[in-house]
Amino acid sequence: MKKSVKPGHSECMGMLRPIRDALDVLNGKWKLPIIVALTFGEKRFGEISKEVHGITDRMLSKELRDLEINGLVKRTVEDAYPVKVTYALTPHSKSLNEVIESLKKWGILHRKNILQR
Amino acid sequence: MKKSVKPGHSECMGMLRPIRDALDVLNGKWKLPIIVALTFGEKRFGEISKEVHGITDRMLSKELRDLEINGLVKRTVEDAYPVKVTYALTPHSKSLNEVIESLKKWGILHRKNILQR
DNA sequence: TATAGAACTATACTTTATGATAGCAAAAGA
DNA sequence: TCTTTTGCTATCATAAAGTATAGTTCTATA
Repeated sequence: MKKSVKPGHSECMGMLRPIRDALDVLNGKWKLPIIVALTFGEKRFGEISKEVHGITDRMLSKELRDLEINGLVKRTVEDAYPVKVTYALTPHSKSLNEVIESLKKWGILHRKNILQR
Repeated sequence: MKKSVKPGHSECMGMLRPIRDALDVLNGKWKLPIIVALTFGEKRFGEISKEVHGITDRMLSKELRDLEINGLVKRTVEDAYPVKVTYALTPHSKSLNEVIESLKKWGILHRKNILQR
């Protein structure tokens, strides 16, 4: 009769809190895709809109605002003919690289895994 | 006048699809936390409930079902007094380690980053 | 027989998230 | 002046996520 090892709160807490913190900011259908789109360089509203297929103006606008508030995106207005607004990643959002890479890898793996059934 | 490098669809597609695939399965407030709770070994319904603070029975039940359907959790019924049901990670969900680790790291970083303002 | 613990399920909501559609401001240029 | 382009915002509608609370089933045991 072996006693299995099942750590309680204390042990998980160290993981759970940061993960929730991260999810609070990144959760949703669009935030990560938007960040990915900006990975290859700053882009304008319309460009992101085309890149992130399926997103509506309303959502894009809202998500960009959220991301800006959280310091993940920097918004710059250039006062030219048709107003030019560009969005770029911040150093902080660049630190998401590892998250994005691992998520991408896993996404590929998961698709394979599902097709095999 | 330099021409900035702004790849279009083609270049992002390789990243965006897998990331969406991953998000489709992992999105939401509870899935990752539940998986984390199971990282330290199989657990029973009630144990997960205590570990993942704040989740209701209904949500936990639903999320576990979703995770099972997606092959991320294995449910085992032991026919004992008070029925004993245990949930455990599958090899597939274990491949999420890297995602979880990087998310955790980033969560910590993000919290620091915010407090500094 | 009554009770208790484990794991859910049922019902009824409330709150967010996401969508669809239309409209607005500013300013160059026809 | 009218049109066009860009980057939004407003409004309304629906779907999905999440919450609260109570009830059900099964069976060992008091």
